[in-house]
Amino acid sequence: MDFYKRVGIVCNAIPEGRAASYGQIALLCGKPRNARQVGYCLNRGRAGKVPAHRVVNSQGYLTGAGSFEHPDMQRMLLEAEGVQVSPDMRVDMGQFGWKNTLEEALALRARFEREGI
DNA sequence: TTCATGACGAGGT
DNA sequence: AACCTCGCCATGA
Repeated sequence: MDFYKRVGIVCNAIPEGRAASYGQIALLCGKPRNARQVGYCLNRGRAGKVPAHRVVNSQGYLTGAGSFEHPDMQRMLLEAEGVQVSPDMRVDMGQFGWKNTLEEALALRARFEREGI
């Protein structure tokens, strides 16, 4: 299984105006314990072209902000699509978090299977 | 091959 | 709330 390709696909499935956590991405990729690798691959651009600004930690903090061109880039991108970011660089996951439906998860699993990823 | 390093996360104090 | 400690695991030196 190509974990990084999966991360790319999952990230591109995050709806505009929503945020997902590293652990959530890892889970959808079929590797629930690889949250750190999600951060690693986004940092190194190994997931391809993805909306990396929509990925935050489980508490909603923009822990990856420092890895963007400008430290405030992630915040700008999120607010530009309607996601409020508090002064302490945090997103309210209850309000803006991406809620996955079971069929959504199954569809991703099926796709990975079909495409041999 | 061993070792340190994280865009992590859950639990405990 | 603010810390701290562990467990986690793919990299890269």
